Amino acid sequence: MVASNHTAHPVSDEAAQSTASDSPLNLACARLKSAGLRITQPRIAILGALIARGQPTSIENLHADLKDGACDLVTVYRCLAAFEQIGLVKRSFYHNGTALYAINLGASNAYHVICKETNQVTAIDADTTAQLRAAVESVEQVLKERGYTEVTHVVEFFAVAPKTR
Amino acid sequence: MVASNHTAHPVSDEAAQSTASDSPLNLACARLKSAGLRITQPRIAILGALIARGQPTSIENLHADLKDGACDLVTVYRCLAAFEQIGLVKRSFYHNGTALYAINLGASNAYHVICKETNQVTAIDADTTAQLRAAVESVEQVLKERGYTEVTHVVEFFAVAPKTR
DNA sequence: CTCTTTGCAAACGATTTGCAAAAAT
DNA sequence: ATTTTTGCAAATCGTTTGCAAAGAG
Repeated sequence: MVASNHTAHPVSDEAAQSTASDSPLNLACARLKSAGLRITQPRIAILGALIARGQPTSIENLHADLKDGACDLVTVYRCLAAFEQIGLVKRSFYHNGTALYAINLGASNAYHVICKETNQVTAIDADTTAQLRAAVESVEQVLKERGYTEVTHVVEFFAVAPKTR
Repeated sequence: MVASNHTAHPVSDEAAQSTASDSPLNLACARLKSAGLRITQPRIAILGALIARGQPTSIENLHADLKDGACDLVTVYRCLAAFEQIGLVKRSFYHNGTALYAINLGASNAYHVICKETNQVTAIDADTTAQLRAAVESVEQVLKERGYTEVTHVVEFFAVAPKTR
């Protein structure tokens, strides 16, 4: 799907455009800058696609989201690796091991169910995962106390979604 | 390319231990049988290696554990895929996406931390993960109530392990 | 101007597949 | 005897790397 019909920042609009300086894209760019990474055209495009998607997405799909030859597939790989290193994106996986990336701007990091058949990604509501989130953070805390550093986690639910079958 | 972490595990003496009929290996074979899968030499060897390891292990390492040319690497792939399908093994991943498999005989399924640098797999004690386990099961329950089937999950902690030298 | 980032091509490792022989029931 | 499973070789897929050109600060 090559959706070339979307502008810079689509989603998340409730209080009109207001000050664009705290748009997700700008926040993301600020993170790049403070990490000493350069703000380039490909990176802006990739971040835009990541934000527009708003959920874990494969590199292949992200690349397809970019218009025409906005940037090379290899660049998407390299950028996402760099973004992950500074914590700008969070990585997870399809059931088959293919990497998925989701923007990580602090807020609203939902957990997801991924369909084993179609790879469709669906967010699980916060109420359902509140306890889980707390438990995961608690375990991470314990690990840090035990000397582990750069602690991260992957929590993924896989299932066959209701419609199919 | 990394970590051949051997946690000395004597399992070859199944005959000497009380009733051998409920040894892990026999339980595993029973699962194969009731799933309509044939019990073959390669499968017994792979299950033995899986049980001996007792924790998530890569296919490469499992294959290396088998004596000489006990069976082909491709067979290990195929068997583990079959085992996973009947729930005999549980799959997880290294931080780089490489698949890991652990035997799943119902009891004592610990959660693990995997070192981002060395891929060393370490179990996290049950006390620390009790709450997490409960939360995960609760989420799975909700998903089932919502019509998802064959619900499984992957919960993995990644970190740089404390240096021990 | 200097250092980072990109594109392209080619390398790579992990996993999968086709097919005939071997093994299990 | 019938059906599954295996081994081998080759293919495929996602991902990584080398290097020179292009772009950012």
